[in-house]
Amino acid sequence: MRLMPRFTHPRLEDVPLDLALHALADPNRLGMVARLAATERLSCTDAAPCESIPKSTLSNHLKLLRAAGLIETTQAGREMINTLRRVDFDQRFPGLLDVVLANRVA
Amino acid sequence: MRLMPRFTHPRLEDVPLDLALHALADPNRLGMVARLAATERLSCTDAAPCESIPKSTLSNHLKLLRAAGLIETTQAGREMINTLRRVDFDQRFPGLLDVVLANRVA
DNA sequence: TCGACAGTTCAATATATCCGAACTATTAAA
DNA sequence: TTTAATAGTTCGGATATATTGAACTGTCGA
Repeated sequence: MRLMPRFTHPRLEDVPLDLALHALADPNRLGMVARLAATERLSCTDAAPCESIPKSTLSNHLKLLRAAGLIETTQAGREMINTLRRVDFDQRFPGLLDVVLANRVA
Repeated sequence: MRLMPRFTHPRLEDVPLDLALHALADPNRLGMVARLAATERLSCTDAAPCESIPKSTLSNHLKLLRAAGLIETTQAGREMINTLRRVDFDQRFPGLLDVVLANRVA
């Protein structure tokens, strides 16, 4: 009897642009996306934008990124491994992620 | 003695990416931006995304777009005329507006 | 000068976000 | 095998943000 989360990942065609932009419109989440873009696979805590962020807040951010089709989360032991859904996302919103990441920090 | 608004428009270098994305991450606001991108100059009511939107809500959306450096508002008689700050915005966030507009509807 | 019109501001309510505390699952140690 | 530690989720209350009706400012036309 499994009670722990089986993450749901939307089909990208069901993700509206607004939701995608909203997910990226937060420094913490965008920071996580940037890190994932550079690092392939990260546990939740490793994806965290800083040490001080509470676990529950981090979990919420990741849930939102999942809902926006930006990341995929799978369980591996007691860790949850997150990866960017780059191909899917780029196909749905061509150029968007590249432009946003390029405009970050810069 | 002027009591009515003298609109403040930020320098684009003071606009953080998050704020810009947040401004675009709303169907109503993005619709208005798209309309302004096609139409040059629009009064507030003409820029409205639909008939049914309340005036106060519309006013707030436009204030947010101003704060994000996306539009400039000037008074002309009793109307407020809005225009896209395309050059400024494109210089600050190269490619962003184009990509977002291209991904709208499409 | 009296309305009517275009839009803003205010204040109340609805909605979303944040975060501590309690919980679930998995692994490692005793 | 308990037991404890780790990795994360979920719940609920507090805080912040958005929405909107009502009252207001300022401009124009009759």
